[in-house]
Amino acid sequence: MTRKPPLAVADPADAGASQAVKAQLWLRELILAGDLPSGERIAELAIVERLGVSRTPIRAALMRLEQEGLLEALPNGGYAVRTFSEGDVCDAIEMRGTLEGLAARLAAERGASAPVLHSARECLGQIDAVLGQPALNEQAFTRYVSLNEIFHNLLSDMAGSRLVARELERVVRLPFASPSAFVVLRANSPEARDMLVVAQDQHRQVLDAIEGREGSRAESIMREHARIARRNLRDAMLSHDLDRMAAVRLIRKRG
Amino acid sequence: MTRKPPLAVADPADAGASQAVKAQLWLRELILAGDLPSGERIAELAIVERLGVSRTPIRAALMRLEQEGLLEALPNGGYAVRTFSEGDVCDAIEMRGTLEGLAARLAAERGASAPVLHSARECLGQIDAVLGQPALNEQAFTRYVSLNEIFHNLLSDMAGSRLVARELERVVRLPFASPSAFVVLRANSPEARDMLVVAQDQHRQVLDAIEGREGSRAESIMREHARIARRNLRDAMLSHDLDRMAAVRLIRKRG
DNA sequence: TTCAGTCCGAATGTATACAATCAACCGAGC
DNA sequence: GCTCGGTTGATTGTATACATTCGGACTGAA
Repeated sequence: MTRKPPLAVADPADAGASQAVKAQLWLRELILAGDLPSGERIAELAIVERLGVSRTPIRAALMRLEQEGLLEALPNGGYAVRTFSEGDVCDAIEMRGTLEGLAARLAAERGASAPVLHSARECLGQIDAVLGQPALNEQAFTRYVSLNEIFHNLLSDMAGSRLVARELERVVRLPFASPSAFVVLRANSPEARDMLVVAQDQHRQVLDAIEGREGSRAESIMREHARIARRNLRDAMLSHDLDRMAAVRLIRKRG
Repeated sequence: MTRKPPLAVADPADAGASQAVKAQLWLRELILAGDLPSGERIAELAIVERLGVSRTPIRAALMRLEQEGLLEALPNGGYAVRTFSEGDVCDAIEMRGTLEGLAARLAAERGASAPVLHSARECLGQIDAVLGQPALNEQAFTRYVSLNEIFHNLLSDMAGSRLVARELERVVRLPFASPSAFVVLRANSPEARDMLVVAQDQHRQVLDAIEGREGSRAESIMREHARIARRNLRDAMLSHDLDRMAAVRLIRKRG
């Protein structure tokens, strides 16, 4: 109803991708933007005329999004946008903390390679630079989010396990489970910078623990680190900041 | 080359399923049986003439199996059977232990419903009955495997989280990560029954911990419980028992 | 008025034809 | 003889036509 992605979405990043991948990206965007009614069945033909590609790549995209957890398969064929309760979001965050804890512990126990450790230290330095200013503007928050994700990815690399990295990638893609979810929402809050300072301290401590081969410590730090996101979620819901976030329509109230 | 599943595989369980689901089951079986060359590209047309269904459901099945982790997508289209190092299997088991630990902790912290707890107790009683005999025949092992999976599923239910249950289901499907992997292999070993006795004690202790709302205890028990599978893997590889297991071809030696 | 049966339409699942891209092989030129 | 380029084959990605099944609405009778 809003626009025709084939014309309006001319994202250069999608250039070389197949129609199926493009459809997957477009649909994910539509779902997270709340442009698809959640709960109701998604008609393939509606998507076809909306995205301008044939049913085959659409079906592939729907299937992948179901595996991702954004859609649920209906009993007699077809898919519906999945809704998430606040409890679901908490569980997703807890699961991310658990898996990131596992990754940190493995990194500590097995030892991380010097180059990755160096990259991580460098990343922390850049975050320090961002947090150096007493007041953070929106650009600073955006940069923090970007660096934060880099650090978390490096942490996943340090574990040295394809399988753990893969599952972690899956869990992070769950709505609002990403390490940087809700960070931008809290940008206006006066304690916003302080929260990032706390998070950054945990980053530094977990890296210390990994270098010192302290597996258990590294694990518990990452678990606690993830709980910052839970606090942010709760605060944001209480202050109704979430209403500004389109994707929040996926969270049904009092599920 | 071996057979034509459309004719040979007349599994009644596949009766009402769609061609895509049937293809997925057949392909999974073929992969785990080592009937598909691992590493090389899988030609769709070869599968088409092997399974007797058209490309569309085949492609759907391949896509799902890639999400499952049994196949890897090749850079220029197509898929190949993924191979797993011994380290990968260890990581998968560790990940299962971690997620089962999370589930047990959540169950303890949040409290499990009485009916599920009752079912779990009943299940443990049935396992006790199986282990009651001093020597276990093959049928006893099969029954243990079945009951063991029921108990682990109940544990997943107790956590009361759709998302955790879903991810756990995924991880358990990774090759050799299932709670009962390698159990049947060790059936001939003289210590086989003793190992099951130890495992069953852990089952009982974790259920006690959950009922007593001891989250941390429940979690660490489940983690240690999963490590039995790692021991079994190691012992089985040392004793070359694995050679009898077709699916083991997926594990490349000294990966 | 209500319930049951049948018919119609719309949606998904399947098969196949077409397009595009990648790789290998052969030949020509340096 | 070696290398580079073109051509051919095969394989995947896409589009569409067909089959099948589910749900709903309408009509008839009790």
